[in-house]
Amino acid sequence: MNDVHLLLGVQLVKAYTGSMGIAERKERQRAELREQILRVARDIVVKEGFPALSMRKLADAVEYAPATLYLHFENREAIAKELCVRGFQELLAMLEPAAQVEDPLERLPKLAEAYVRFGMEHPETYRLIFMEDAKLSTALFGDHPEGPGPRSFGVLVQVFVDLLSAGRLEEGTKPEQLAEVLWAGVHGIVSLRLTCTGFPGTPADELTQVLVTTLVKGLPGLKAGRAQKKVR
Amino acid sequence: MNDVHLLLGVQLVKAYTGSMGIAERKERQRAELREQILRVARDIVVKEGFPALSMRKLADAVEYAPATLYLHFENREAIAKELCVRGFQELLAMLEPAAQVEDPLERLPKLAEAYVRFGMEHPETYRLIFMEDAKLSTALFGDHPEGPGPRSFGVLVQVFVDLLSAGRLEEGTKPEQLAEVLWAGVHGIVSLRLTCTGFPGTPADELTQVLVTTLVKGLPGLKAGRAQKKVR
DNA sequence: CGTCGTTCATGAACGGTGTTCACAAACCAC
DNA sequence: GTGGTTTGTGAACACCGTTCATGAACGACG
Repeated sequence: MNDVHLLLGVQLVKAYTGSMGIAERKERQRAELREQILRVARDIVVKEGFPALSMRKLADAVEYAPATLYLHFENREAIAKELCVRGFQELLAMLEPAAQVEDPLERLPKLAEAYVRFGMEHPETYRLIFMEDAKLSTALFGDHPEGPGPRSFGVLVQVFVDLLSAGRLEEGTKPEQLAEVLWAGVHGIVSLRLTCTGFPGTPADELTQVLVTTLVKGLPGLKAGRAQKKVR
Repeated sequence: MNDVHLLLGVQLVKAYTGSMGIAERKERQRAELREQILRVARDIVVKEGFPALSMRKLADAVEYAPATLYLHFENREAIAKELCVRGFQELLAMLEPAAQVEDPLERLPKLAEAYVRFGMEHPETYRLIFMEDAKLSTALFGDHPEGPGPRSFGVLVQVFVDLLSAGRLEEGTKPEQLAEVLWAGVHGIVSLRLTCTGFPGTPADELTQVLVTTLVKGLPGLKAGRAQKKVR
């Protein structure tokens, strides 16, 4: 490789790579600007929320004219979509450690806790991914089946697949359905906390525990007794 | 021109109520216009979603100048807030029949089903209430403690209060926590269906059933056995 | 070295948004 | 009819996302 990332070095390379070196540099600079735009955009979203991300403000922040942004992204939504993908990758990364716990029944609460924690620690990112625009989240699952979306969901499914294949769940149980229920549960917790901020409510982590233990063991000490005379 | 806006019976009333009748009429007309604005706004939201509700479009639809809207509402958000309250009242109304089932264990699935059905049948209204802006949903719970928000939540709490007071739940169980978990579950189901439209997913009503039975009875046929040798 | 063609960046504009405000018209009381 | 209050409005302001012709920089080539 070339020693220095200077213009000089590039032209030396060009001496024997032909015009390829200079094209490389231009490509690298292009990618770098694209990356910078995304970095700044992320900052704005995290700090002020997605609705506050305007093309003009973003252009100002990266010190380019607004029109320049359109040389690197088709439109504002394209930027949002990219931020979504990256946010979802962060979420997946947060799930990963929990996903490696061996016993599925230990793994389950850890996954749930990690999921909720991500939502509470990155509220604006979470909002962007799941609550801002249907087109964004839809793209995460519909576009390519091996993106972070389906992969994260797969992690949840795996819990129940493992339980099932170890003979610890009733046969015929559908792991995907249980995973969906779990997902709905944790998403519900995060999502309600993020929108209905005025609600009294149990702290999110405590609520997550209740959710998981209830899903696993059912209502605590439930007596199935038939309806006696009305008590209300 | 003005005979369009004129209401016939009013002048008769004025004949013996003196100047009070005319003030009444004006007040009524004022309220009527306010109501019409809200009606039209609701139509737009239901048909095209809340982001498509612009003051200019709304003004056009009610055949007034945009500035006129500000004589009846402080701003766009005030309109949204009012639509939220009314939407939530609809939701509460949908819960009401289910809420009157006597046996709490029968009531629970019916409530869940009604909640989810509302979300699926009025997606844009549901979005507006719970997913559009934190300030909106927050206001529903924080502003006045006897609005449809807290009341709806109360209906969910009642299920577990009834179970508890009938001695069918372990003592020390907190009904509010269970209600929150249930709420998070159904909200999660609706909310995921509304945003991640591309997701394969079980139909919402079926998923609701799985959620409820799992919350009540726990994982189907779960064997608590300790982790055997890894199967993965 | 100069010229040419491509790439990159931009200012200005278009049509949209929420909101405000000075002004005018309608209306009722006197 | 006159005055005062209510009701309605057009025009403006400051934003927004997006487009497009114009211009500048730059590498390739003669």
